[in-house]
Parts: sequence; C-alpha cells; structure tokens
Amino acid sequence: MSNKSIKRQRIIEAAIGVFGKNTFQNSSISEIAQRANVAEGTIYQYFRNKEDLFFSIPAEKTREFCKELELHLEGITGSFNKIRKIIWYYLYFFNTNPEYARTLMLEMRVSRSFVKSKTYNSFRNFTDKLVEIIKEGQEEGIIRKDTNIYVLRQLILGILEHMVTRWLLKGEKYDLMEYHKEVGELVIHGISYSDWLRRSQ
Amino acid sequence: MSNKSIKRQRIIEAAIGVFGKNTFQNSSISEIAQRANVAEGTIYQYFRNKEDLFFSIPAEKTREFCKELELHLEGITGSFNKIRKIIWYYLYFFNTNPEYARTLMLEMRVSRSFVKSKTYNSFRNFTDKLVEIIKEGQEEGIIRKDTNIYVLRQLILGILEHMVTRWLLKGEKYDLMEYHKEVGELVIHGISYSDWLRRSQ
Amino acid sequence: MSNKSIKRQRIIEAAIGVFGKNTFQNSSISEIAQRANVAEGTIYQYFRNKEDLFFSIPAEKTREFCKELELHLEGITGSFNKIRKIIWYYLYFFNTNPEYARTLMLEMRVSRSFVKSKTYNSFRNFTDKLVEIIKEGQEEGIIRKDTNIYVLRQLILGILEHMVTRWLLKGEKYDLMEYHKEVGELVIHGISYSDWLRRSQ
Amino acid sequence: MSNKSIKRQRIIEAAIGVFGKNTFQNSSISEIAQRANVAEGTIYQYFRNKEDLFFSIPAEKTREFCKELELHLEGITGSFNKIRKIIWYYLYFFNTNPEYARTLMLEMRVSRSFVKSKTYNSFRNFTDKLVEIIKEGQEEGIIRKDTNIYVLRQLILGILEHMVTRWLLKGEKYDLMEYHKEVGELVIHGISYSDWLRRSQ
DNA sequence: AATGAATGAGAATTCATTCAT
DNA sequence: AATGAATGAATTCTCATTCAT
Repeated sequence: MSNKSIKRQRIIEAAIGVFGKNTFQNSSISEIAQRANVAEGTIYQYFRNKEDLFFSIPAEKTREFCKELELHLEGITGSFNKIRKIIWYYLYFFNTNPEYARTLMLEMRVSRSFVKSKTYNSFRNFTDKLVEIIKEGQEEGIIRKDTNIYVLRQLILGILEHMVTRWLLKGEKYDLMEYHKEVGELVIHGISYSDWLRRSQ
Repeated sequence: MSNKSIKRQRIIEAAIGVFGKNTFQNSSISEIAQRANVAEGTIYQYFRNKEDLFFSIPAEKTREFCKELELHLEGITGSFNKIRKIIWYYLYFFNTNPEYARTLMLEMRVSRSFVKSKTYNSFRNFTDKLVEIIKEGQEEGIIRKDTNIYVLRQLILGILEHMVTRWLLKGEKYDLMEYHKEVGELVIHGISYSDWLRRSQ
Repeated sequence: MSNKSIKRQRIIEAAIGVFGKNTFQNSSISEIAQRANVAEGTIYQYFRNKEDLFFSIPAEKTREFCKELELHLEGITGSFNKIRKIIWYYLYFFNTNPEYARTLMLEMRVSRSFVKSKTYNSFRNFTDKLVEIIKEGQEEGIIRKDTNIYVLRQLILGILEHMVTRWLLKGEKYDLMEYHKEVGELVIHGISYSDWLRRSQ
Repeated sequence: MSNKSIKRQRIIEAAIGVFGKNTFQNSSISEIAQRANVAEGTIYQYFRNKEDLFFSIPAEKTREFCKELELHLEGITGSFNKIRKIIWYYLYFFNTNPEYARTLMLEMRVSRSFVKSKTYNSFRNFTDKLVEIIKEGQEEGIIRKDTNIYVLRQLILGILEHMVTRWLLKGEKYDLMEYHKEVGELVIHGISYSDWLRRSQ
C-alpha cells in the first residue's frame, strides 16, 4: 500500500470513530484531523469536503462487507441455508463494527443526499445477492412464487435494519445476535410454501 | 381551545412544515416563527428550546395516530384482519402526512435523545396494541406460539418503517400503498401455523 | 434619528476607518465590530455581508458630498466659476476625508462589482452636475462646442482622480489643495474658445 | 535565452493571465503553476513570494512599453505631434494587452506597496519622456510656460488612466481608441498659447 | 533544479437563546 | 404575554509557503 493511501486510510478510520460518536453536524474536522494525526488542511488534500469524507466511509466498508459475505456463503448449499447465513452475517458484521453501524444506520441511511451519492450504489451488491438467492429458492421450488420479490427484499432488509437500529439506540447494551436464529426461521417460514413447511415440521 | 393553546398549536404546525423540509440542524427557529406568525422570542414562551419543540411534534401526532387507529380497528374481528388493517393504516397515515413522516422517520427515529424522551413512550401505545393482537391470535390458535413475540413485532415494524423510509428517500414519487396487501399476506404467512396455511389455500 | 439608525451609522463609521486602513480583504469584520462597539453578529443584522457593508459606505458619503456641493455652488454665476469651485470642492472634500478617500479611490473605484452596484449610481449625480455646467457654458458661448462632452468629462474626472490617488499613495504627505487653482485654469484653458482666451488675457 | 529565463518568462506570462482575470487575493499560485506547467514549488525558485511575482509583471511589460514607444516616436517632429502619438500609443498598447491592463490599472496602480517597489520606477521612464516633450514644446514656443509642468503631466496621465480604467470596468465592450484624436486635441488646446490656437484655426 | 505533499493560521457567517421594553 | 435586537461561540475551508526527496 502506497504512502498516500495509508494516510487516506488513516483519515477514514479516524472519521469512522468521530462520525460514529456524534452527528454529522456535530463532528468536527479538527477532531478527525487530530485522531488521524494530520493537519486539518491535509484532509482536504484527500477529500473535497466534509461530506465527501463522510460518504467515502461506506464505500470502503461496503466493499469489505460484501467481500467477507462471499467468503461466508462459500460452500453453503440450499437457499434457506444461505438466507440463514446472510442474516447471521449481517448482524455479526454490525455487532463487530458498532461505530460504523452508528454512522451507517443513524446518519447515512436516512440522508437525502446519500441516496443520490454514487457510494450508495455499492450497497446494491448486497441487495442484488439477496434477490439472487431468493430466485434460486424459487427455482428449487421451496420459495413461494406468489409473492413479490421486491416486497420479500423489503421484509428481510426491514427487520435487519430495525434490529440493528434498535440495538444502537438502546446503547448496544444487549446482545444483537441473540435472536438471529429466530429471525431466520421467521423469515423462512414467511417465504416458504405451506406444504413444504408441513413436511419440514 | 384556549387562546394559548391555539398559538402553541400554530407553532407546532409550523414546526412540522419546517422540520419536514430540512434536517433538524438546518431548520431555523426564525423560519418557524415566521410561518407561525409569531416573534422568535414567543416560541420560547411555549417550549424550552429547539429540541423541546422538535420532540413535542410526535407527542401530538402519535396521539392522533393512535386515536384514529382505534376507530379503524372498531368492528373488525379476527387477529389476521386486524393485522391487515394495521398495516394498511400505518401506510395510509404516513402517506397522508408526508411532512411529519419525514420528521419522524428520518430524524427522530434515529435520534439518540429521542429514545430517552418521554414523548417516545407515547409510541409504545402502538406497539403494545400490536403485541396484544398477536397474543389474541395465539389464543385463537391461528398464530404460532413457537416464535418470540419480540421478534414478531420487530418483523412487522421493520418492514413498515423500511417501506416508509424508502418511499421518503425516493422523493415520495411512487404510491406507498401499492403493496399493502402483499405485505399483509407475507407477514401473516410468516406468523401462521403451516396447517392453517394449508387449509386456507 | 432612531436608535437603530444610530447603531447602523456607528457601524458605517467604524467600517470607513477599518477599510480605509487596509484592503477590503485584509479588513476584518471583527475589527469593525470592535471599533463600533457591537458584537460581530450585530453587523449582520444591518448588512447582508461584508461586501454589502463595504458598498454601503459610498452611498452615505456620496449623498453628503453632493448635498454640500450644492451649497458651495449656491450664488456662483458663470460656468467657469462653477468649474473652478467644483475642482476646489472635490479636492477639499477628499482632503478632509482621507480615510474615505482611500476606500473610494483605491478600492471601490477599481472594483468590478462596484460598477454594477446600485450605490455606484449615486455618483452619477455628480457627473451629471458637471455635464450640466459644461452645457451651460456652451450656451453662454464661452465653452467650445467642437469637443465631445463625454471626453471633456473624462478630462476633468481624470485629473481630479489622478491627483487624489497620487496624494493617497504618497502617504498624504503634501498638500492636496496646493495646485487647485492651476488645475482649474488648465482645464478652463482646454475647454475655452481661443478668442475668448485672447480677450481674457 | 537560457533555459532558466524561458521558464521564468513562462511563469510571468501565466501570472499575467491569472492576475488579469481575478484580484491579487483571488489569484492562486496553484493556478499560475498549472498554467505555466510547473510545480507550485518551482515558482518559489524564481520569485520570493506571491507579491514578488506580482510586481515582476510590470517590470517586464513596462520595458516593452517604453521600447516600443521609442520606435513609434521615431521620425516624428514637433512636440504636438509627439503628444498626439503618445496618446494614441498609450491607448493602443492597453487595448492590445487587456489582461495586463487589468492587472496594472485595477490592482497595481492603487497598491500601497507598488509605489514603493523598485519596479514602479521603470514607469518613470515614460513620465520623464512626457515631461521632456513638454519642455521641448515650451522651448519651441508653442506650449505655454505659465503652467506647472507637474500639473500638465497629471492632466495627461489622468485622462489616459481614467479612460483605460473606465473601459476595463465596463467590460472592454466598446472601442477604447474611438476618441483618441479628440483627447489629443483637447490636451493640446489646453496647453497651447491662445494666439497659437487662433492662428492654427 | 524541480517537485508536490503537508502544513496551519485565519476569517466570515450563522443562529439559538436571552432579556429589556 | 409578546417582542425582536443583540449576542458571541463555534467551525469549515483556503492557500501561500516550506522542505524532504
């Protein structure tokens, strides 16, 4: 890694820490600079402005998230098992990166400008993966074809985001992963054919 | 309604408009004062500070939300029908109050201080109602008893919040209500006994 | 004068002092606020921004300049005498207001945005007066009709501005008024009919 | 021309372009470096600092101005003809070098530090030439001896500077040379003996 | 000689809140 | 109770200049 990108990375790490602690507005460039051990001006050599730095965070982290997810799905067969794993991994990832979780869930996810940013698109990788697995299950004949895939996706993202958000707002005081199995089974139950469910019980 | 509370109400209405248009930080007391047709100082006669005014919004609106919900549930029998109605009503309400939706979903719901505020508790009315209906269904024998009620609640709140948030961030350009039936059926499928599902098909 | 306009005036006076000492860029709002004995924020209650404050200076001063000029021209007959008086007054005025002179001559007069500002127009009063007197002289038959009035005006404004500018740049160390008579005679000689000149010698 | 002075010249040319477009303060070293195709640091090999670079511009240009003026005056006899030529040339030169004109007239001419700079002195060449011609005319007996040479010089410089400044501020939208003859005649009229004027009509 | 990354001082502007009227 | 003028803290970003390579 070049000298330049090391420094860039250092700034990003510092930014994750600071933005994760406060609001975007309440986070100050000077604190980020201090944490990163660079002069304030140096930040502006790497990022256009505060917002640019802010939105550069998920670009890095989402890449990491997706790459790791691929590894975790490796060798798993059956779409239900994959869905179980995705749910587990999603919760596991944010459990492991609480500062980033705060930034992403409490700031970015509700930001009007973030949706328009090109960084936002890297998140599509993840949702696309989800849709792909659902379609796979439909072809396997174990996921119902009578429900809108768009709505299915919303269901899964919805409960996951909700759980993480709740957990963050409650001060991360309980175990985010506690119910991951129940969430998985509930989702699978919701999207399965009923006769498949009977057989499997 | 007394002269005093009329003025208070006028300020709240103005605040909904202004906070719904911008971020909390980007909304200015002076604009709210202008809209409400009072002097800036007057606002401080009714509210301790900007945050107090901000958090006073959902207190009013949630009361309204819960009262109307009761009316809509009136006369409906069967917990599934009640759940269908709740989903419809939730989407309907925010579809009808987009400015408030923006404030609640994009600002309050992710605010660290909101969770601690006493106003937040009025929201419990709604989630309690949900839990009550689920328990009803379990007693009726049509909702599975093998799933954590807490997780069930998260599932329902999760998908609803996700749908509204999405819709807001996409600029409210499509019809929020379009999939309300599919959401209802998906949720019901997820929480039903599988043999019930078989019979009902 | 109302309380408000007294404070406004105090800010303007402070601004003349500060802008007269430094460049526009090197003059700081905080110094102006200190001199005017108000908080920095107060300045923004009276002026949109630094530039607005800057350009508000000549509006006031030019009004003063023109009003006084009228008084000085009162009772003077003959266009040559009027021109002599205008030249004297112009030099006299800037001699008496050196701080304002610096602001006007060294900053405003060469500012691209000043020419477009509405304040600039108040200066037209003065140049219009000049043209009026020249036309009067042409009708009296003592000022040549064969020279472009536009060029005549440039001649008079040119030498006056040049003299004041020079004087300022040299640190106001000599007497600006010293040559006022010679300037007058030179200008009058330039614009007179030659036979009139013969007769008058 | 050595390799070194070629690069120096390239920087100066770039500086003329950039300073001519913006204020001194708003012109950035980085833009000059880009235009000159050198690194920012390189500029500091040739010039002490931004101001030094700025004031190095007229040194070059004034030399050019004076050299060319000599050529244009070559072969012209009679001080009036020389004055006519000087006026024409002055306007012609700035008409041809508008970027430099902006820098010189709108920035340098009103700069407190420029007057003290040694570069400023090269301008004396020109004013000295003017005085020389005037004295010549006085010896020829066609220019009045009863007027202060210092004031005469101010008159001529004043109208010329005023015309160029006006033209620049108005966006160079009209023809700067249009009135060059009228200006010449007006000036000559102003400085001539009145009986000479009679005879010449 | 040339580079260009790093520096860090410096200043305008905003706006919630107060308080005298 | 209502006003709204005054406050002043707080922060982003720019850019000339340096210096290690």
